[in-house]
Amino acid sequence: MKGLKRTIMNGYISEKNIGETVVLTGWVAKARNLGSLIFVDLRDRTGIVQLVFDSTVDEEIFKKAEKIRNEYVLCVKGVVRPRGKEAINPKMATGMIEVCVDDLRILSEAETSPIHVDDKAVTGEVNRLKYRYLDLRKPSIQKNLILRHEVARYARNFFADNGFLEIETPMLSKSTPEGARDYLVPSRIHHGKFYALPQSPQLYKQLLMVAGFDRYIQIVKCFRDEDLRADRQPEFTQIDLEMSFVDMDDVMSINEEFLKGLFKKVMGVDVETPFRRMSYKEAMDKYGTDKPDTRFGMELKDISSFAENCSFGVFKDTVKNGGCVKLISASGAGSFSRKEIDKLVEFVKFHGGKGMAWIINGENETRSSLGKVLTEEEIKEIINLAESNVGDLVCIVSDKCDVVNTALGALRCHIAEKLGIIPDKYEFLWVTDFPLFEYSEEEDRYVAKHHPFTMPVDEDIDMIETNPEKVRAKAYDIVLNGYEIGGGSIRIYDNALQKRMFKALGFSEEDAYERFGFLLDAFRYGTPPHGGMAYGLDRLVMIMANCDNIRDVIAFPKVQNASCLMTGAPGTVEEKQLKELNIKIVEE
RNA sequence: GGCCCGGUAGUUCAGAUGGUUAGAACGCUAGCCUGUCACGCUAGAGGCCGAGGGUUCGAGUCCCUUCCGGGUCGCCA
Repeated sequence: MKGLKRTIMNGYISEKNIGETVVLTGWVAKARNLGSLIFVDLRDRTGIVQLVFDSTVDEEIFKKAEKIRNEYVLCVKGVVRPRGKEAINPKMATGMIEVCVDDLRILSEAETSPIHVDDKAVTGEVNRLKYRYLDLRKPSIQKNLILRHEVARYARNFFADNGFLEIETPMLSKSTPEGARDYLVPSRIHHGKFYALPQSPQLYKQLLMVAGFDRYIQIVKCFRDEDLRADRQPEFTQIDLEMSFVDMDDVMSINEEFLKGLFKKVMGVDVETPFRRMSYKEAMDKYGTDKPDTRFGMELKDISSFAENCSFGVFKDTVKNGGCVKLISASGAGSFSRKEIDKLVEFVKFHGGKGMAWIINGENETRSSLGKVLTEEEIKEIINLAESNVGDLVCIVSDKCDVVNTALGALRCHIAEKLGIIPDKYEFLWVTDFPLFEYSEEEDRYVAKHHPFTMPVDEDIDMIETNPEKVRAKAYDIVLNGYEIGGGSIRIYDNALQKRMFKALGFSEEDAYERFGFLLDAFRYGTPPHGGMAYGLDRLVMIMANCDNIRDVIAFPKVQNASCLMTGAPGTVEEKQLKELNIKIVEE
């Protein structure tokens, strides 16, 4: 840097350094020119420090400093000195001191930035992502990525300390049926054949168990070609692990220890272990989702058996046709205005419901959208069933059960947020007893709810052929504040059982061998019982960083249509490249 | 694929019922200013109102199409 070497980073300077000559580098966050005195806020990833250029101290350097603009890259030499009493800035971490510059090197000039590099400035998503390298200069985003680094580092250390080996698995893999849509990579050497990028290293890690590595961990990119969401990207990172000679409790307890330690170390937060456990059924019944936010109550209540016999035709018919009627009682929401309630109705419609009935359990009177279709006694009965208190708003949705659950589950969180009753804490929850299978209307067959290698609960095994929807899986999801941050299962390690599983999923023996022959073969040569899980690192960090969008914890994320605004990916390729791959683009 | 929201100076936004020359703040440029830290003051530059078509004497505003971005349902073993 033209003869100077950095001696300290900006955020690390404190009163302890007073009197020292330091060499600093960084970007200009802000320059304030007062005429014959210039202040420059110099930023690097550790923080911001104020530089002072004084025309009476060195006119030549001052002249040079007048040229300084935002985002210039500087290297300066100067003396750390205390600020005068009046000049102390309590809002700044380094606000007690400043650096009086006696040597200035402008290492790089900068054009006017298309985004304002400042956490206080609001920037549109498009520009943030198009100029991601500038957005990433913001302290808040840097903080998120540093947090992400700390989480990954803790995970590596923790699992290594517990006997897990970090082993890499291939990115160029084989497409398998079931699950998400694959990202495909055409093979140049094998015409007409494709690699698939891994949706997860699932089979490889099981084979590592067969190989005897006993415990495996990998922090690894996974790819799923599905539509994006606020908490979903097409490429994302898993903390992936697998253990031999274990059952569910072994996997769950070491992961509780991991999460407890992680939150203590990285966040300074104590979390209680063991975590609460809840069956899938209970989660769906009471919260309408398999990833409930249990930090507050307002649970769903099923009033279908009341509704079936009430005087309101819509309710009656819904239940008769196999649907259900459920409600939540929102304490304190009885004071909502008509307009606010109408908004809740819109919210329910937005989430798939046809509508929402409501009852205000007021102090003096009860008002309800059902006043004309139900008797007073019936409305009272609903209030009773809801265990509603005076001042509550009872919200009722009737529809097909999954629609009711989706809509009321979302409404429950929406109202809680509106009422501000969600405590600021971290509440972990295991969701267990998932069904092994799920019926797919689209494919007209059963599909694996988790994946086809999941072990059924022992006593349910014999229902695989006879009563598949009753079979429970040895699977578990770890849920944090309403987000699924990870999940896993105990795996099938018996060849015969794995074959039964494939058969139940509708694969012919040939299909199964074509797709998973290597796994079935491997199981013939001595397989330890094994199981594991995988965390969505991005989602976990998102929650820890208190963000509501996964893009804020990923350095270079993609937008909703899976493209990258910065690089322009995906892009076209040369005709020559296509020819080598024997690929022709068909115009639509 | 469905539904909802948005696209106006470099940036973030305002532009009722269609009506002169499209505004503000920040940023930018120039000048003044020795204790600022959202520095202050003065002056100035800066616009294909996402694109295309239509209605109209007249469109940023109304209609249609399309592109882009966000949220969500489907989808995500």
